[in-house]
Amino acid sequence: MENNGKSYWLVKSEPDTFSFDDLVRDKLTRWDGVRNYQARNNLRAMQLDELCLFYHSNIGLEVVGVARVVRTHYPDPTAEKGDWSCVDLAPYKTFERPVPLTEIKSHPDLQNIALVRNGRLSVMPLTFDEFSTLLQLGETQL
DNA sequence: GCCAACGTTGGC
DNA sequence: GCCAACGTTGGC
Repeated sequence: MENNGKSYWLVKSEPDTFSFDDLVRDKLTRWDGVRNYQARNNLRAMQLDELCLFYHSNIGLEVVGVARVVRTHYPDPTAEKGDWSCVDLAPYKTFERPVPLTEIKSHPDLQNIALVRNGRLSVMPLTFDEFSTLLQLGETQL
């Protein structure tokens, strides 16, 4: 895998609401309901076919897989008011080994990601190196 | 269940 | 435009 100019992302979901397995089962999901401007702007920056790591918050607390952007941003139909956006995601790869938050927090190359720095942001960018490091920790190749 | 961190709201 | 109050997120 090489750095090809694409951006990389990480999205959070509570697995009792919507887990990575749910995404695998459904084959596609609308990533809606985001009501935070920074997260929304990140959604709007996603390009077709870019990859998102999928993190389970609250329960699990681990990165479990990779999703792919299959439709770029469009108005969030669940928003009754306000200027909100969503994208469509499809499953891309399940991690061979989930990567726990504790490991991310203690990894020297992952100290700058928002998961560590700002625990509340639900859609965040990753650098190519961060993305690659997490894949490696997940013992997963694309 | 608690609470820290963060974002939003609304009075001034 | 400031800031206190409030609500939400999410790790612990």
